[in-house]
Amino acid sequence: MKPTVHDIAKIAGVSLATVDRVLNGRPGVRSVTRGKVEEAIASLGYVRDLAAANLAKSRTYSFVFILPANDNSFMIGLHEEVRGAVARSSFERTGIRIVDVPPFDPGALVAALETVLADKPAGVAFVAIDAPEVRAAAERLRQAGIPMVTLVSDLPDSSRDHYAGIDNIAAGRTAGSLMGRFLSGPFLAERGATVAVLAGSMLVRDHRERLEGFSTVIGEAYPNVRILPVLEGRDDPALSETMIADALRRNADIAGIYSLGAGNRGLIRALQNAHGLRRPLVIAHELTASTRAALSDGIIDAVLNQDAGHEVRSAIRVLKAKADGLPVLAAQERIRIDIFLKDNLP
Amino acid sequence: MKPTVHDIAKIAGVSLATVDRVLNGRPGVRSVTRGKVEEAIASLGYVRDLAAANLAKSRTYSFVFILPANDNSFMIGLHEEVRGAVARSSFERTGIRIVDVPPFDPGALVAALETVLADKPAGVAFVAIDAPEVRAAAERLRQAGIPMVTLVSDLPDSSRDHYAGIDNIAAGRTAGSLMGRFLSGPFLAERGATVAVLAGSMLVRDHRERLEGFSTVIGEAYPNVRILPVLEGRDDPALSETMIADALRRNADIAGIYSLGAGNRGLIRALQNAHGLRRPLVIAHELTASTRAALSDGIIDAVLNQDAGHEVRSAIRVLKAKADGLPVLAAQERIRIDIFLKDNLP
DNA sequence: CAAATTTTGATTTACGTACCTCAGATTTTC
DNA sequence: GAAAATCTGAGGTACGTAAATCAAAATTTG
Repeated sequence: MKPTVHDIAKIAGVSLATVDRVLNGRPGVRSVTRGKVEEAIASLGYVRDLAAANLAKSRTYSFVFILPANDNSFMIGLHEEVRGAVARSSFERTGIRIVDVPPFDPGALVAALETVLADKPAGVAFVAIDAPEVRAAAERLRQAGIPMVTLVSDLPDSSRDHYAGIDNIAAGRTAGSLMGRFLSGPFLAERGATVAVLAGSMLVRDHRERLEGFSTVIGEAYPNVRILPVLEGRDDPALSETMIADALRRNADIAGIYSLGAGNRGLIRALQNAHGLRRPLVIAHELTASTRAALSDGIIDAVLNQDAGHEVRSAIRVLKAKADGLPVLAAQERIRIDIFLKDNLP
Repeated sequence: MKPTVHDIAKIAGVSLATVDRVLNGRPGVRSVTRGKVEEAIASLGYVRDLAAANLAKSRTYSFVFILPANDNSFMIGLHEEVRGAVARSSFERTGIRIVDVPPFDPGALVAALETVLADKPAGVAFVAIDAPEVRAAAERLRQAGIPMVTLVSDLPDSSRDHYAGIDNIAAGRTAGSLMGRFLSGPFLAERGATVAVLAGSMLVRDHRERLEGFSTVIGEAYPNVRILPVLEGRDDPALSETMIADALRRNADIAGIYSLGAGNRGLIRALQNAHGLRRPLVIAHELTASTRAALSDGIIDAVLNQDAGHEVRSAIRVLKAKADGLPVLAAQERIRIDIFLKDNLP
């Protein structure tokens, strides 16, 4: 049988109240007595029954998710996943609140973090913007002892407890490697190949990192591949469509396109309308309805994906663990870079 | 506030005891009264607090994992993951027992299932062998109301509740697609290419399915690729090494190797010793210490992987849900086909 | 040394559910 | 209409922990 607080009290020769004081760090225990109790705890290998403790406290973990009110499919999907978690929250003793902020706006994010700080939740998850003022706001949350998880986009060298998202440098490298290998046949051997890169914005850290990884691999392993100057489509379908259509018109020899941001609907439209040209090899990010269709139609060749559902569930697990001071299972919380070809679509 | 049994009793105008009888399906309630209670439950949207219920029952979920005592890295890793779950089990109100059976032995598996049936656990997970007698044994477990999850290898059209493993046909297709694309450059265009397939045994369902998927894609999309007769290495490193070495010696034009089973240490040794030949393109399954090293050394080009940790945790979650009659989150329990290149190694 | 303070013990209630007993009410059976 | 069977209510205890109260003991302070 698992040892209980009663067993500790018996072994340590103290009362239940004293055991409780030690266990919950309450004052009023001499250090000698505290020592005896801690010894008993150690010798019995006691671990507090969290379910019973939460029941007694009638505790619910109150978490806040701060999400950018972006309208691309990925962010919409992320929202949905969080709402799904909200729906399940009554079963899981969690109370999750969603706070929407305007996208790409450090000031708004900081303001949201400050508001959140005021009502002291048991944990906060947010899609970070890599800016000093955000880092400072995060530090204030840490000071207040509020566990923090960054979601999708990280805030490195900050006081966040955990990052629930993919390694974007590795994602870029993977894209580069696939691009290089897939191109090796039809183009490279003869005369080299030209590749276009479509990003959302070079101000966003994940996009910068993906480009960095991509360029590194191409530079190291596929020197015959030339990367055109990055097109910044601001994750906007219409703008992206124009830019890609233009690029294809001007550079008839584009052999590959790496779309490392969102707004892929525009990219797909541009590709569908580019008649008469040899279809370029396309690698994009995030499996959405449109990229999925394009993948099975052969318009896109590979999609790198991060599973928003996994990210949200992982963030919640981690916040819970941090709130309880428990360790996290690193392997379970690692967010994979999913690679989808038309052959392994889920 | 979440409604409790007390609220139901008040609304339905009955006593707590009666509510309890209805909730737990105990006898001694007239159908009229039962109706009133059920109505109250529905109108309040009551959901039983599982944590409190389990506490009151001082319940622990007793699960049994039946695992083949195979000595390849993947199975060893699977064992370790289950042992990890055993270590965590005291926190999770689970009691997990591991039963080892000889590999590839339907009789032994059936015997193990029968033994398990005798002590009526709350759930069973096992690595299935696709044989009629196993299917029959599974049916007996289902009759006894014991939830069942197949692990890694499925038992389709049987009474198992869930399969915690990858779609092996899709895995084979993915391998075929990668093989076709990766080969397209250096070989295909000119004169076609020859590909060798190394399997464990064609008697095992997952191996058959992987081959099926692989062959289909190659046949459909890469008609210039010729697949040599399958080599069956029985997942044995030594045997696999000999077979691959022989094949390479006899067919100097082997451009690719798909290793769809275990025993990859032998394959890697054979490749390392094949001096003077053009290195074939190699796609293998399962990320282990040796395939990992080979991947980063460039001996293997891609590894398809199933995450044993995820499979084990998923099996436990599903068994728990089934034991409680709760729904499972399909998206969370889908086991991905991980694709690793040297660029996205975790 | 008395008073004030700190430490400790004993006991109780609570969380939400399960499960038990016993008595009283209602219905069914003969 | 009495006996038997079935249904229902009231109340309690338990699970393991949290948290509170109050009194007694030990220690420190003046």
